[in-house]
Amino acid sequence: MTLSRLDDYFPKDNESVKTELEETSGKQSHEAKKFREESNDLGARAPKNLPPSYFISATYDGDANLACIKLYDPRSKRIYKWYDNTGHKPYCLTNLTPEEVRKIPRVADHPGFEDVETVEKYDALHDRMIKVTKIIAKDPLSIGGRPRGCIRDIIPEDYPRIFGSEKEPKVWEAAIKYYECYIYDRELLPGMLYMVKDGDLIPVVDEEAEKNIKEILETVFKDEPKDLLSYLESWIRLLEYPAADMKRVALDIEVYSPIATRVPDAEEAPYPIICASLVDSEGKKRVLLLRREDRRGESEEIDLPPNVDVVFFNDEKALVSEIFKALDEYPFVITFNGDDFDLRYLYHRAQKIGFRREEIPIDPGRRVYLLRNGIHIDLYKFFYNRSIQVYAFAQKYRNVTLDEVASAILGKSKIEISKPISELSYSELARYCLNDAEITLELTSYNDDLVMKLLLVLTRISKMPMEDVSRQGVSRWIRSFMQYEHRRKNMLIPNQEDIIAVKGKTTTKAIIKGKKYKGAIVVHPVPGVHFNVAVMDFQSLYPSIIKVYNLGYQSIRCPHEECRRNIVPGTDHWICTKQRALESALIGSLRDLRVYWYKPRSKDKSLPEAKRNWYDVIQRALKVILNASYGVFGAETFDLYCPPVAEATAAIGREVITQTIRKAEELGIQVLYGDTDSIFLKNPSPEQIKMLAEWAEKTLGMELDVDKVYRYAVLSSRKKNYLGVFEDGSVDVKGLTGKKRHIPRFIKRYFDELEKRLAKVESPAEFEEAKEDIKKIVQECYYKLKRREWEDINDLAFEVVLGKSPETYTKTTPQHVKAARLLEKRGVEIKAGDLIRFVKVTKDPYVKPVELASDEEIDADKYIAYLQSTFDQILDALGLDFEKIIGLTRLEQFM
DNA sequence: GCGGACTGCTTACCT
DNA sequence: ACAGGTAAGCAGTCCGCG
Repeated sequence: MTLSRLDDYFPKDNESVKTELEETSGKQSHEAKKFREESNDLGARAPKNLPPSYFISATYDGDANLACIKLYDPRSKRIYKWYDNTGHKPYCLTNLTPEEVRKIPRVADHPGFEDVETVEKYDALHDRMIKVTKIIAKDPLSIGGRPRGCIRDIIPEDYPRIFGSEKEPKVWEAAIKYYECYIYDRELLPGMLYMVKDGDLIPVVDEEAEKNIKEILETVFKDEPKDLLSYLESWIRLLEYPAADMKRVALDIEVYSPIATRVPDAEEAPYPIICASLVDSEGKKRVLLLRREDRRGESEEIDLPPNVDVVFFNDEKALVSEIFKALDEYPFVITFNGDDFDLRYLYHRAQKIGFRREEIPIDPGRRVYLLRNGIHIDLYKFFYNRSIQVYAFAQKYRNVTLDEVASAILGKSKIEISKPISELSYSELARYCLNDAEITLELTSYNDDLVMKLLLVLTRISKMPMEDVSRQGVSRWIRSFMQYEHRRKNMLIPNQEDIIAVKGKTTTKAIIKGKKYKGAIVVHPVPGVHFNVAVMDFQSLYPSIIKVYNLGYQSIRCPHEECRRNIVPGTDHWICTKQRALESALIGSLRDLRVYWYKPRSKDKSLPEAKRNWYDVIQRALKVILNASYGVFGAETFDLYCPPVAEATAAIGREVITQTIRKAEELGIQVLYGDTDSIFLKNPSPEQIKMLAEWAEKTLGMELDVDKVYRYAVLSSRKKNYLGVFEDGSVDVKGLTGKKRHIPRFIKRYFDELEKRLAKVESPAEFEEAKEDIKKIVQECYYKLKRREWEDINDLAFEVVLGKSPETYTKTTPQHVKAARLLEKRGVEIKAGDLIRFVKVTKDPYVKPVELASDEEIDADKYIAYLQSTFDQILDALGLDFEKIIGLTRLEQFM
């Protein structure tokens, strides 16, 4: 279901629009057909007129030497390629004069050199307009991208030799990919609707949506700072325009392998593709099987439901051709790890068995394998993205494997097979392969196409092609929309070293060794059981600070003398009072949009479900971006890296929380705990809460809301370690060892018991009884361990992820690495990211992979010690003592 | 040569 | 390739100890 279909866009009663559209689509199919017949490139070039279609992707087409836009027409459900017809050229900028550029022979005589011209740009680092020289090239690779002899490298190499050290030669904006440059310069909006009219690409305006946007701005955002309104408007437009219904097919291939445990190398592609499954979003399912010598005489009756189309091929080439047909026809192709395996293997295998390159619809890259016509989304890359994992899917899965992601999100898993792929019967192979394609597709279709919509929304916000959005991290998304904004405002995009040279680094001292600056405050908790605890927090504290305090690389330590008094407390940085920084405007407006519009709308029960769902997608996408928006300034890998901005943000955050705590105490509220942007209040009255919130709004300009209310909270003496029971009896556990995923299931089960028991406590009076039950729980666990009464040794396994490959641990050898090495000795291949499951044993290296251990070897006392430290976190807050509880048990044993 | 105090490494988690 | 802060366990080192 989509939020709004194109038919809603061009209502049936609007005759003029309808006629025009029918005309164009009629023309379109004819022209498209002609194009296909004439071209050896099977993809369709956009006809002279194309009805409203979604801008999904942009590339540079090396053959045509043009920027190429991929448009998805939701009516014909096809991708059309539109090639630039504006004469846009690749370029970079330099501080050399045009004359100087021309005097560098390797530039002036460069085969890709076209021209130089002088342009004016706003230099935000110095708050002035500057003249720079634009070096225009015939093709993007001449600017940069080749290993040697690019214009951007030649200038710093040759300038000193020719002109001496008169000035330091600089090159700007030379590392921006050409298609990004094209998007920015033409102010195109990826993910939005465009049509082709008389060969030109023009945006589609939706009157209905436009009216809506005006209204939202005038009502919800009437009190916004005036200079943010234009930003808000652009964001709202991107987010309120309807979503596409994206027709897609999931592809999975299986490959023959003579060695059971080895997956064949995808570049060598030495063995045949023996099975492929194609499952599309319209219910069509196909399994393609290769008839093989090694299975001669076997039944070809395939045990699959009747709606699955099973086809046998005598010839691998015919099978691959069939896959290629699908890759060519479907607008979106979904794989799980297709960049590294499926498409990579297909591409190389096809060449090996005699396909000509132009017959292969795959566009090979070093790390990515894209499609010549369609859009390849590799879900592995998307789900691997940390931000997506944490903020969009709440850390539901840990290892990024199809099996684990699908079980966590869909509750479905891969079919377990007991033999190697090559030994499966046709029927088993078909079922296995089909299942993979089915769950791969379902990962994009569950929850009303959440993943596809998330991709579309992120495409729009980031201003990036969808393929890039799905493969790159959040810092690239942020970089992209910031670069876009620079170009839109005719601002020079500074190099990282320019920013550092002007703004410097950090001045505060981090608490953690090796960190660059001081971070947030964590308040010492008041240990114990506290009834009626309200947790208040600042909504998106850091983005709020960036907005309210006008933070950005241009505003921190700005060049104006008169701003120097505007000091950030706890630092010697000052902030500009004259001009809004780009980052402040972009992040601030996104923040307000989420807080005032999308988050409330996503919870508004009066809205139809489909609409609410769409708002929830947007709200989640904004959350992902906002959560990273402060961190990027402190990340050296970010192009607009500006440590003072990150440092100032954290410093203001400390000031905000400190003042808030002081105010709460002034109001007579006891503050039990606080971390970064939150404070835990003991039994506050509604009036106290109201006063505190109003104070925050008035004096800090930031919203402080009640985030959650606990019936009671159990605070240990440790920071980032507590347990809260909500009014409805659900339990919120933070940081406690009993909840950590690496601990043995055996101990975790007892911890869960304790949690369940605590959930039942309604009043202080009921605590005494609960304590007795808790003692029993601890006793039972102790007793079972002492008597070695576990059912399954697997329940005793610690499960720890290997952060890097085993041989790279040189400084120390942690236990999980010891276990990993024992596995390696047995010939098991171990790599970074693998989950190592080990138990503690009594004999030398004191650990063993659980697969290799037996019950008798277990060191029960180590487990008891671990049990104690796990439960101590809660027991001390309850006034209980592990030793005493166990002492009782020891006595009981004698009775 | 042994053991306790200490530091550093590593992982998992919180905001 | 977003940040810093905290907890915990273990590995390794240093130093005192007749």
